[in-house]
Amino acid sequence: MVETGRTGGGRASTMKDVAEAAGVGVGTVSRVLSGKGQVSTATRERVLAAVRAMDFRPSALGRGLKLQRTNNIGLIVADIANNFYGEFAEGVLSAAKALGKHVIVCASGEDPATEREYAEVLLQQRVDGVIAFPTGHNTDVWQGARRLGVNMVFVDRIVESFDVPTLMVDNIGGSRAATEYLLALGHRRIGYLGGPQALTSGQQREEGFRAAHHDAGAQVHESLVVRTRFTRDTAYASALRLIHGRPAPTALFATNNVLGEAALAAVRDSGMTVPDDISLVMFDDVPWAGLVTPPVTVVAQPARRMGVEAARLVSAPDQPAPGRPRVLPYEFVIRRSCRPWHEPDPLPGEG
Amino acid sequence: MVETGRTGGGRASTMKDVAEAAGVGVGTVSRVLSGKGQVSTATRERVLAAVRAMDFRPSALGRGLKLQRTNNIGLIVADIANNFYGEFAEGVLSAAKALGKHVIVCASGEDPATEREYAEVLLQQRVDGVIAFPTGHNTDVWQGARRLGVNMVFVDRIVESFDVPTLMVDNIGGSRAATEYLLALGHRRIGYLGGPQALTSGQQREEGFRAAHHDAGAQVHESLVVRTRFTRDTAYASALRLIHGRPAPTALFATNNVLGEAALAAVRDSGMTVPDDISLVMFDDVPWAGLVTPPVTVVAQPARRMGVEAARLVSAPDQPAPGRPRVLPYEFVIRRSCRPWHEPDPLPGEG
DNA sequence: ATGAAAGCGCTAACAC
DNA sequence: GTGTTAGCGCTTTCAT
Repeated sequence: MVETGRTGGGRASTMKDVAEAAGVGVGTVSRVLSGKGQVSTATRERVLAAVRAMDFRPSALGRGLKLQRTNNIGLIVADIANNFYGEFAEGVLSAAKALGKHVIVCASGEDPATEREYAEVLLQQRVDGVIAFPTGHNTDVWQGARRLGVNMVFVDRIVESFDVPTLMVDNIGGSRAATEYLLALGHRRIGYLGGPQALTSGQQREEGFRAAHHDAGAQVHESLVVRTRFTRDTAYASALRLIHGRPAPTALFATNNVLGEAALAAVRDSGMTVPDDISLVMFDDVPWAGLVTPPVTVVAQPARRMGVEAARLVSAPDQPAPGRPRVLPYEFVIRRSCRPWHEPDPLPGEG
Repeated sequence: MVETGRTGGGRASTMKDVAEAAGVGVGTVSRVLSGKGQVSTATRERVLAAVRAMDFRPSALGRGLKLQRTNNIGLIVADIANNFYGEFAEGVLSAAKALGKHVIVCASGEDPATEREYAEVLLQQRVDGVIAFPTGHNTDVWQGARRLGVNMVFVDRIVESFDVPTLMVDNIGGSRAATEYLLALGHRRIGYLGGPQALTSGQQREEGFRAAHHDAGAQVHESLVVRTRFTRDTAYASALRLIHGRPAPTALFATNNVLGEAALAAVRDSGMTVPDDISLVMFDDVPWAGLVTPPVTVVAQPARRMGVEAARLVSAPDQPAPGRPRVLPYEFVIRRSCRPWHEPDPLPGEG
């Protein structure tokens, strides 16, 4: 006979139930389960038996309420479907598991209002800590969180007005390496496709781009510096604009994988070829970077490792004083999306 | 007496605090915040003012304990860094937000022991529901969860022994469409690179593959049917084996994006070209599918929509009786990874 | 309209 | 060793 699927809601058994079944007090059950305190072997056996028999699972709610600690942490990323955040989240999840923590994941879409909403939710959930890629707004809520003793770790962006342990890759270095590479190849009209300047990572990547030019005695063409939002459509439109800008860029530097994807698509749709017509370098070593033709040269961020690190940091009993952000190394992966460029004869470009 | 300033120890204000500050009872505060019951405008104002002043955020713990409902749901995917699960999770997150639910995300890595561990955790967290891509094991825990009134939704796999609302794409149809396409192109030695047969989706995709052959009066070459785990290394090895199998396949059907990636890499590393030497079709319309050269023909799953659907299902006050799984439509996206095949020599056909 | 009080399930301090 | 008990923060009667 098949048992009916309809179950309005059986009640979870409680410690009291177990205690009664085992003929002991609730305190004893608690002691057995937590392993703290002394319990005679005989009673322990009886309690354990009852626990198994009743399929007892201690309530994290009761426990959390009493202990004022939940072992839950919040994670706020921009877009969990983006491979970078996916890898990062993977790292967080796996480190959290090892630490006995559980992760409430939220996607802000880079929207401050959404971020605020999630911050409130996480605070109500009384998470022990939160890892966030902050939008830069809502500092009041984050301030409050901090004051309440919620451990926080910011990733990728520095929020000015107050100190929170922050984690990022060497954005300046990575950006500089990519730009120097292009410069060394002879490129002098490099298009910069970047994200919103409000984000620290964006600022730093632009800084590296400019620093490399400066050091090489090269000039940044301001008309080739484009900043855009991370949505596919706007990124694509910006990439198109950049490609057909003046002076015509001979290389493109996209500062993340969404932008890189847009750049690649825009180049192709314009009937051009990488790297023959235009060279391409981007941030983020996503799976497709090595799969497309030609494979794309990238500044790889240790996404997964960043996640692991963030989870550890946020779980550290004594969060380190913030001060300067913890910087992780990038890796510059040279593939085949760039080629040397020599200015053709003093003929004007296509006119 | 009241100590402030020490970061790391702030105490969240409680309803009692608010009540005292506003000179009312806790019950009144609760009524104001929940909007149920009658409260005079004057008191409401006073309470609200106190709430703002104290930066009060009601504890989800106390609330959950009392209400026996948390508004939290658990999500167990195999690998959050895999774009398919990432898109799915995005859908879950966004639907959950609209429903006022929060999501605890877990990655099982397809490992039954890990799945079990996470199931226990979620049950202890007293989640209202869980969405899972079940491994097929641990039915006892899931049974128990169901009995406790935890809403459940399984995705992609049917777990035999008991009924749970299940969501999947039309695996058989998708697989059949892909195979028929290849068959219509003239291919008669199609390599099948599939996942573990323990998973329903795997079985169904294989079923569609075979059904298409059967209907076309074509023969499945058993030596070209390879099942492998979803890890990069094993997938790659299997793909290599398949490509160099006998009879030599003229086309490859990979049943998910990891397998497809492995297949593509293996083909290239073998010095062959898609589609000239070998045609390729795969499940999952990941970003790179349209970006590589040639762009890959795929059976697209509505990943995000599946996530949305799953979140709605798991939050439905009256979960629908399971019965047959809810099947979502696939989309067959033809790109340029396949070309017609004509046997060079007159081989015995199938009439 | 509002205050008082009883728990929800758990831990820890305190008795014995 | 083990039972008892006082909350943790909240919602919800039940009085008033």
